[in-house]
Amino acid sequence: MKLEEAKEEFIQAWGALGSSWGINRTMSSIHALLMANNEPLSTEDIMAALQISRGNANMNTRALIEWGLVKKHRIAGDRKEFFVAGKDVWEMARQIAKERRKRELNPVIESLENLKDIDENGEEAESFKKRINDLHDFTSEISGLVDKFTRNDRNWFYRSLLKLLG
Amino acid sequence: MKLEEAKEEFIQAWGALGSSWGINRTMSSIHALLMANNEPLSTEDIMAALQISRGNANMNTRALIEWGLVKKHRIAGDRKEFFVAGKDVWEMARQIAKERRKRELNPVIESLENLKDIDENGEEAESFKKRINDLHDFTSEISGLVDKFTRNDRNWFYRSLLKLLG
DNA sequence: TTAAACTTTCAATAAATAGTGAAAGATAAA
DNA sequence: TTTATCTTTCACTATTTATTGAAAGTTTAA
Repeated sequence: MKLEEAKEEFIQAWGALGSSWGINRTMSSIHALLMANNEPLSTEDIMAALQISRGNANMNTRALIEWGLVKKHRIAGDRKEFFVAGKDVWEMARQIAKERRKRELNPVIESLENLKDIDENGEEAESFKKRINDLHDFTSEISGLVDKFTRNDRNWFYRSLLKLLG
Repeated sequence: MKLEEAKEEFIQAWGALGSSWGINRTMSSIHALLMANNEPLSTEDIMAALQISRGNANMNTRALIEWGLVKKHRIAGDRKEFFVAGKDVWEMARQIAKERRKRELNPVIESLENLKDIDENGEEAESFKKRINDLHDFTSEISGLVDKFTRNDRNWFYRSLLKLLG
């Protein structure tokens, strides 16, 4: 297989993975494009490679920077901004986990906390309360675990995991 | 807070969580509705509770059954089908992990395997190969870990995890 | 300063996804 | 069988989400 062909297929596959994870296709395609290229790319490079508009390229590079997956890179003597993807797979996984915890896990935990104070006492209410409690305990433990993972705190990660899995 | 109010908020929150995970809002709302109710509900109950059409209710209950999150339930003397959500949070997590591994992780691993045979040798090609390799190793390890988790095989899960985290 | 080079914003538009409901397909009691 | 009850399908419509591109905003070299 040729390198260029492989790059295209990689961009394709990574884009598809992203969209099944609630990340838009362009964002993960840009990420893949930058991972596939060692040299920093400019907005124009990205526009040309993925055939997308300036606005779209701009929005999604900025989203990638917010997620901590991509960094801006200045090249001496050039006024353009260039972009590079982080190279370490583990670091990438940590950033993604961190961001998703913040955006998705935390809000649901908050919701579940609110739902805890139900002032009814029938059998149905009690069983609902129990389920909410189970879910809350579970999501909180997972959240804690993810937090330790993102901090790369192995010692506490293990302790937390052992506690969680019993 | 009243029980009915809490149920509604729960359905809301769970639906939102689902949609940020690439699961459609209705599917996760139905799941939440069934979790919030101990008694089996019929398609008509679901239609009424969530104000959705028969077709939609049918498609999404079937999706939930495919995911292993909901089971059909027959009530003696009634020809309708009823639905109940599993009650164990861990079991639920395992089913979700299992399904997502199959749908998302496996295809990307396959893709990465295909990309391994690049017959070019420049510096750029080598660095691309390395990244693909790193990603492949990482995703494969994660996949194996998830597999052990879904099989509830704690012993192997720990070994696998320790190996992965070094 | 000023003006060229670049980045960002956002209203309009396009594309993708989800939902509807009526009709066709099953199933099982009579 | 036949028929009433329930389930599934699918072409159409509605809703949501992503993308465009031109205009406004910002930065920096001269």
